[in-house]
Amino acid sequence: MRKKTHERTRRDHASEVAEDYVEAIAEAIANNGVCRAVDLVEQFAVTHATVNNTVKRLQRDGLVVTAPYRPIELTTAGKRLASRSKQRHEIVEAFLRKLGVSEQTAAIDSEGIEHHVSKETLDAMQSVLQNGWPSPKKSR
Amino acid sequence: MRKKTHERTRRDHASEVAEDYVEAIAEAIANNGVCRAVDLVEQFAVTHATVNNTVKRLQRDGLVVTAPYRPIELTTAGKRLASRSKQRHEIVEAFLRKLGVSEQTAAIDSEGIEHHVSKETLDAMQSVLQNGWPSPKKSR
DNA sequence: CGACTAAGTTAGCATGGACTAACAATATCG
DNA sequence: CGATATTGTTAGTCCATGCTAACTTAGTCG
Repeated sequence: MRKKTHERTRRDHASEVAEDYVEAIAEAIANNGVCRAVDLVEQFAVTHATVNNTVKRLQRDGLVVTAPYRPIELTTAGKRLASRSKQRHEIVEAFLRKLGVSEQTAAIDSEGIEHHVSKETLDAMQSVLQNGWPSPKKSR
Repeated sequence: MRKKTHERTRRDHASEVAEDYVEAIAEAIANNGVCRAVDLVEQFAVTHATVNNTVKRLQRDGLVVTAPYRPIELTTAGKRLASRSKQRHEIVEAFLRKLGVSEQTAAIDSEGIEHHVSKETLDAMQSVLQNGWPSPKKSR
């Protein structure tokens, strides 16, 4: 928490939600062929109204398209964002598992963490997954 | 991002900000003896007005006390929260460094991550710091 | 077909967190 | 002391995210 690092706060938080949504939409489409608002209602445990609001924002921002009473689809940008998010999520989760964290905790924590890891950190995690822990094995 | 994990979203975000603030307040007090609103303005790169708002909320929530034109002080609860946050922050940051992440990135990422690591994950990180990486050293 | 249910929409509201602009108090210095 | 600079406060605005309540549309089934 050094100086000036918080210009992001607001915009960041918004895009976190966007990422969570597109990720969930992509997942629903993968699982069910389509994504209905109802799927998101379940996923995020919010009301229909809230999903509607959020989806509208996503549409405004060019991540999804949907018409009244039609399923929700991802734009190219939305798909890109979703797959990036998913990948990040998976790396973080697998890393936590490798760290020895329980499956359940890894699932929960990775959700929170995925939005805050930089490319550099992500690469470091991925390298661990591929090549094992970094050099100096302190113990013994 | 499995089901029902997002009841938290809203309340969480608020308490993240609270944690950042009490941490910064504790730091300012440690460094300068007192914490003035101005210190927080700098730290978070927001306006006076925003700091005022936030500090009021913190006061409402029993984390700080302050009177008009007086410095900001932490309540017992505020101090507790600050030290817990600081500790968490330090563990995450040190862990990232040990992972091989640059100082700069570790500083930035740990800010974001610290609010999302569970006790279990934190313990795992701390264990790495103390005892080295977990057992199966894959490589070679 | 018509009734019912499920799904989606709209309107209106609250709260957090941000802003600008204008004002007020305090501190400092000539 | 008084002008100025620093610090703090207040008022009013905006947007994201949530809500409830009331409504409409679509889909299903007897």
